[in-house]
Amino acid sequence: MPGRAVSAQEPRGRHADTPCQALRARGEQEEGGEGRAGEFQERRLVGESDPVLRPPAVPARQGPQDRCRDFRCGRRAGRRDTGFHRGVSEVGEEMMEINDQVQARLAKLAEMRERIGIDPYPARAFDAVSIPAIVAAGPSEAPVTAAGRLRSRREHGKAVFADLWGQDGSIQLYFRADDLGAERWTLVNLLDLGDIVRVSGPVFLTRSGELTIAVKDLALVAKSLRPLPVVKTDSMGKTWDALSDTEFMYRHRCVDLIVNPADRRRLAGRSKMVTALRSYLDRNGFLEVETPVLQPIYGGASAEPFVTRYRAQDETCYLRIATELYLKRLLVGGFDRVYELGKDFRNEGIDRTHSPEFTQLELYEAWADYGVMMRRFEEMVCEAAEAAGCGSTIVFHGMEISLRPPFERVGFVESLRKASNEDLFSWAPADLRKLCDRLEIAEGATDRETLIDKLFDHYVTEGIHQPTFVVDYPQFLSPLAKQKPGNPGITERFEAFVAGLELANAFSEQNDPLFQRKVLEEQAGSSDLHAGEVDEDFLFALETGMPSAGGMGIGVDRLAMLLFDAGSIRDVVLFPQLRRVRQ
RNA sequence: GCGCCCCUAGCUCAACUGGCAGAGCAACGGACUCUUAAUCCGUGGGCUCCGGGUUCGAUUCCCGGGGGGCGUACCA
Repeated sequence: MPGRAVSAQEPRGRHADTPCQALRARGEQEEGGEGRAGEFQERRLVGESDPVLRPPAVPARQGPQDRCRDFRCGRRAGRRDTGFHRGVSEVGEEMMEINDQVQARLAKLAEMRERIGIDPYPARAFDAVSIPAIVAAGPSEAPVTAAGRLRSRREHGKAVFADLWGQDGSIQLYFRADDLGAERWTLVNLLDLGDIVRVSGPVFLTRSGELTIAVKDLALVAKSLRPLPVVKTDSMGKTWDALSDTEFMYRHRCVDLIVNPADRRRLAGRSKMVTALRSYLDRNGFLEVETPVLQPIYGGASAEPFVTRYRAQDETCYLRIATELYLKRLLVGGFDRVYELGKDFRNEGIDRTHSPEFTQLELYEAWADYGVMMRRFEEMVCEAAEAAGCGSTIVFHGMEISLRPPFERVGFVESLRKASNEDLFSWAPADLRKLCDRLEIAEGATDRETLIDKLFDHYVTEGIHQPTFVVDYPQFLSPLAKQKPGNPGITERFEAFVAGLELANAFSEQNDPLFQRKVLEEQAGSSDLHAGEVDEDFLFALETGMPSAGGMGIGVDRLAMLLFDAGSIRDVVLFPQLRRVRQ
């Protein structure tokens, strides 16, 4: 999901990958503001007439400041007469929480504009070398240009050390009053932690051996108005005052990504993992497709859907709970290998392993069966782990787990029989219920299907740590799977478990239209709360003829949890669902 | 949905059995031109999540609400 979604947005014009080259080709160049502190020679962006974009002067709103957007802020964003609530710097301030630190930054912002005459938010493109590349190149007499965010600042009289953080690393900066001239030195003293700057200068080693840019020129790229949490790491590698408020991290992921390198690595790693999954499928002849998210009939899983209303058609529709039924239509249509990687939505509770919108990879392969799916799963997990930088052995919650294929296979019926020491399949539902009562599980359930499933979880899956395929599920748990030849009560289905996480669900797909109709109609007529309407168009497709096929759904978030040793699904999702905070 | 726990300065955390809301970092002012959790001197910063109650007095106890975490339920 993230990989593609981002790349799909790349051709956005002014933020294209190499704006400078594009501009150079067009021969558009502009004199930089010589004599204005903090202005490099710069090229104008396409379509911009005024190099110094000033926001329009909007009159400040009247009335009491009773709005507060910070969820933790109980007090009012009171206006104080500090003398800088004038001119363009005032735009938008009435919406902000103003505390002493924000106030100090606003004052510096105004001073930059009014005293030094620079634009704190210049709309410019420029070439900057990535910080890791500068670090790799080592000391250099020739000046380099770098851009990033200032963290940590160590003042030393008329010299200042600071750390500049870019996407993949950081480097120390050294500002000296003597090197910079009065105006740029003034700018240095107006910089705050969190400001985004561009610097250039030669690279040298300090006495203590730290690679450092001796800044000879600098420009502000964007002024930060909010104080960042200040996280420090000492010489022993111990971290001090790390941001640890999970609510803050989830609600303000941008800040979390800036200050918590582990979260940054985990979330970026997830994207790489997703790219690896796509790469595997693309290489193996699978076609990536997109099927409807808004569906008139939901199906393909047993789950509570989100319900919405399509006004133009005056119809109720549902956010998809699975992509299965549409992807199978494509097998009928003659696409032999298809996959979709995207979000499914289930209107159910949130816990450590469940998210109401989660990323699922579903793939379908004609002429294959669930055995082929097992092999695909093994290969994809290995490649994903490789891409995530995990190697073939990982540690999850303290357990060492080997991802080296082949994964173990255990039969559903035999493993339950063995673990429980009973033939639970011959038990009446009432007896199963009594057993569940004794084990204190499956509260409220009375039907045989749910009870057997819960007992299986209790006896078998909770004990599975190493990657394992549980194979050959009872038919009554698997309405869309094909029966095992010569064993009609059993289906060719597996679920893949690792470290107690259910990662995949796959079957040899049911392609007998009459049998499928019977199962779906029985289900729709049952008391199952989650059974939707019978999807006639899906049955129409099966009646047209679907090749035998293997199909599989993989929980992408959970695979990421496994590879990055995450304690909660929220830790591998960039923006987890949270309640909105009401005043 | 239910149960338990948490919410104090921008961040990380104190505040005994109910007795003047504190520290470090950050901020602000000052000193310091190779520091790196820089250092040194000084200053400001709080509706203690919100609303009620008990009390002479509530960050602390009680009730209600909000948000979060964990567990549980729903999730073939």
